[in-house]
Amino acid sequence: MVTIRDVARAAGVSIATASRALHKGHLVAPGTREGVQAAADRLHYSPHRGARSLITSRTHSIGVLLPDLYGEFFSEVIRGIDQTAQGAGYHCLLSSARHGGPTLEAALRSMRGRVDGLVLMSPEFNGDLSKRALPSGFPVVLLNCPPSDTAHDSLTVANYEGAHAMVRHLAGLGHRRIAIIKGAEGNFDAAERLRGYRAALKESGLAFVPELVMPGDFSEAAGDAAARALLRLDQRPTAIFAANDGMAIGALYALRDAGLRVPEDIAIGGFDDIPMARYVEPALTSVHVAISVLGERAAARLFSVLEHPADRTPSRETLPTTLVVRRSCGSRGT
Amino acid sequence: MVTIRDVARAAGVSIATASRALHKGHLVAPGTREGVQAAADRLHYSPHRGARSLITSRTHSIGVLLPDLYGEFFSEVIRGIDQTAQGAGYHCLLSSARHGGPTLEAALRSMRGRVDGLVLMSPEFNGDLSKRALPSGFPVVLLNCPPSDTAHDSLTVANYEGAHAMVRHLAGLGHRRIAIIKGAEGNFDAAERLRGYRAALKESGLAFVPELVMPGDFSEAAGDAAARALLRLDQRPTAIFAANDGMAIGALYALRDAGLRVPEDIAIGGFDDIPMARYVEPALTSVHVAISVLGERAAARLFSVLEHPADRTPSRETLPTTLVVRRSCGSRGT
DNA sequence: TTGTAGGCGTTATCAA
DNA sequence: TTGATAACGCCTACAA
Repeated sequence: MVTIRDVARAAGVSIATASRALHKGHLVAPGTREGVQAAADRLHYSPHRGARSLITSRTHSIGVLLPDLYGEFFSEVIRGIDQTAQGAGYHCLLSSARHGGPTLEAALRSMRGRVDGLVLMSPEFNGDLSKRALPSGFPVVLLNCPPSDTAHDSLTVANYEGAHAMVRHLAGLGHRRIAIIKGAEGNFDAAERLRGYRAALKESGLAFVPELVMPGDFSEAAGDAAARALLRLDQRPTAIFAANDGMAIGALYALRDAGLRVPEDIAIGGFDDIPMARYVEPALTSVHVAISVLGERAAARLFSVLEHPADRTPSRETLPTTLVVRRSCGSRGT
Repeated sequence: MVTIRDVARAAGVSIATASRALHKGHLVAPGTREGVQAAADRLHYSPHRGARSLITSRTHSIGVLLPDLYGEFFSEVIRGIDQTAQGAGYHCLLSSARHGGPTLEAALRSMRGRVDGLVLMSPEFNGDLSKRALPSGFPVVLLNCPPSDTAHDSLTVANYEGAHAMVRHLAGLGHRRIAIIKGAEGNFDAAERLRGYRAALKESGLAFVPELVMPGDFSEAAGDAAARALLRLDQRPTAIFAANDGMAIGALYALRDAGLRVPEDIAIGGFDDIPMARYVEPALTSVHVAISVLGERAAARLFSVLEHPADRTPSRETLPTTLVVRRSCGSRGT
């Protein structure tokens, strides 16, 4: 491994001079700079970022901690974060904590000294855990986290409003038995979407029917299973609101498999509007979330925290959602 | 930031003793260890990984360099890599080089001293560039790269065989005008899949018809556009082989939009068998690639290189593909 | 069993 | 304009 020492020796200068020559904006004789530059090129020198960060205490990378890595939602979030990070000259150190529990704490520890800040997405309800694990004063942006933690900047999606709009729309189409396939237990987004569902039912003068509430976990398989269970009901629903698109697509699959037509026999709506939503058949009505923008925004906010570490009052931003009507819910959609 | 110095002071021992006490397997008096441990816990100490790696010259993280981050393919690859990495106690430093060109070299430089090795996916044809940019002796595993580089371990998908099987299958169903929507220009996977297409045509006694070869870039939009172009042909194809599922799904969308039925009017086959493939309507016949396994395997191989840095002869492994027949191609499929 | 001291590769602070 | 030299936080001979 070629170090700056080798470069300095090859150029016939001291280490200090070599270091200065390699950075612009320092006082170095033009000739010296050229010589050092040439030596560096010849030796294919590139600085050891770890060593550099030890003294500058800036790593130029951020940690990205996600609950899982499966599916288009996370993939889009990562894409947004990475895009912004790359634009700012940062790298992303990835970590998924799909096992839950102590992993968050462990993941945080293992990132100490490797990242300048953190984008943490953990929609689980154990808010105090994160507070305990998070080094106070460490720049963190929370993504889709319950609002319990007010010590950090956070970003959320308008879950309640989105779900509300979706269910209102379904009710407006005349549906009176509207089922919901819930998101994962203990998940903040899931809880908010359920809350929106209940509120919209009420406003529409519809009763909340427990048997129309199916458990789920955001996976296609869960949507599939939930839809099959709904079909076994004595009184089937005429519309299904799945708490995310993955489950909606799973449900679509199950209904088709059962020989039912969507939306003629049963209408379906999803949430997130993942890229795939418009391509399934029938195209999926969904609550649009600018997923990659969510990632971009989170990264941008983190960088702003990194720039101004002090006297910032933590902000909580909610990304708006919009209802996207397509064919799967039966009204005139694309 | 609490350092080991603080812990040592709090425990009333020297830095060296503190360091030893925090690692197991060192000779430390039981009482001392407890005291240090207690102090560390109390102070919420966690070691600065950057500083540690400076002396151990192991960062316990690997670089993951991908051409892009969009779509389920990359997302699944990342998932596979991360899973294996996490199991081995490693982190993933992510970087996408969607701008091409000098970025690869820059990305590599920026990772120097931050990663122990690299998983590099770059199916573009400029093989010599990577050879120039890659520090010789640096552990690298190549993913889906052209075979030009024999200095590094590499992993590929059986592109040729998969495409071949798909087209043979279509021909076997009686199709005589089989179109292809190609992958990105200058892409190795794309070229191999085209080669498989041509070979299968030949073996099936079918002529290679240039007008049935549409350009593409692996995106849904490209598949959509290509399908529309094919429909404008005087003699339409009766089957379309898209070089990946994203384009196949885009094509599906276009055909539906044009009022055609799949597979009755036109059959469609894709490649990759992304998770979504089975959920579209009609379910997509595709060439199955164990995408996340590809990532897992790449990571595993990299770790094996990290374990045995010397005297390893670079291996080139090809991941097999299998044809998955579903309804979109017209034969009895799921 | 513990402490002292040197060094990993860089950058930053001082004199010269 | 340049060169010693001291950090940064940690680990590890070596000595005590």
